[in-house]
Amino acid sequence: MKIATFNINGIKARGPALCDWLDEAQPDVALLQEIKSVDEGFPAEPFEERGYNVATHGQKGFNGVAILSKLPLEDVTRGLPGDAADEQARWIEATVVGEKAAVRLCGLYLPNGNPAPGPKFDYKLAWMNRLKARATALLSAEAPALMAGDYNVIPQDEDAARPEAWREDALARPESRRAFREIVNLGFTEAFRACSQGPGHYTFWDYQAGAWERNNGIRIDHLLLTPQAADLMTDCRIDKDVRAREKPSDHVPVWVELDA
DNA sequence: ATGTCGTAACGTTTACGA
Repeated sequence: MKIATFNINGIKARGPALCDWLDEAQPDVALLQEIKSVDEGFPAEPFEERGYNVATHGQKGFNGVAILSKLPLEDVTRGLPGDAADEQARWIEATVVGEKAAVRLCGLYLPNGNPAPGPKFDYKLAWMNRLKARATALLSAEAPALMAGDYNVIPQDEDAARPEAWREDALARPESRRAFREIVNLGFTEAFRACSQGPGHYTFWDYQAGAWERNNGIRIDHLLLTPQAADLMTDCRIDKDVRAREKPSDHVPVWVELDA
């Protein structure tokens, strides 16, 4: 079962690029972030034509997450628990049943948090605290599950081409890294780092200042696996080439293969 | 030229968020 995360930066603008990647990569599941669309405005037809079931959790103009799955989506829930007043669409869950195992999928778009310090940074850290609570509950189920998406966290200096440029940024500040580490250390496997080590692996290149051409990237899209999911993992990779195509997102897909 | 996008809105341009 191939499961990918992809921040597409606007579903209305990314239709052709997303379809091209789906046709080529053939993921069973794609967890999408930044659809920037309400549910009613999500153009599901091209994906349904390709055999995907579609579940969305959108809002007007910003944020928004979705799941595309060739397997039926069961027990879909929307919104990260812990704050009924939070109206930002950043979390969606569903279960898919493979031939060998069922997998609980959590798609997330973690707040950017800039400028830091400030209320947006406070919101980011509060959201990560809620994420930690949900992560703890997921682990207690002792079953295959993953939390994947745009974490907006650069875990370590080796995950940025120019770490000194991010030192004061909400994506790399010690508070953000600490909160991310606390969640991982509950018992998750960070899928990409379980398969590849060392610097030079990125999932985002800014549109500005020739970041792609200079390979000035950062690694902020992650898949966290419960132990039961990690036991099923056979591969994890970044589809870097997607960034060089026509009208690309500023992020590229990251995927895991599970023997599920 | 202060290096780019995507989206929304009383739009032929500006604001915002990233």
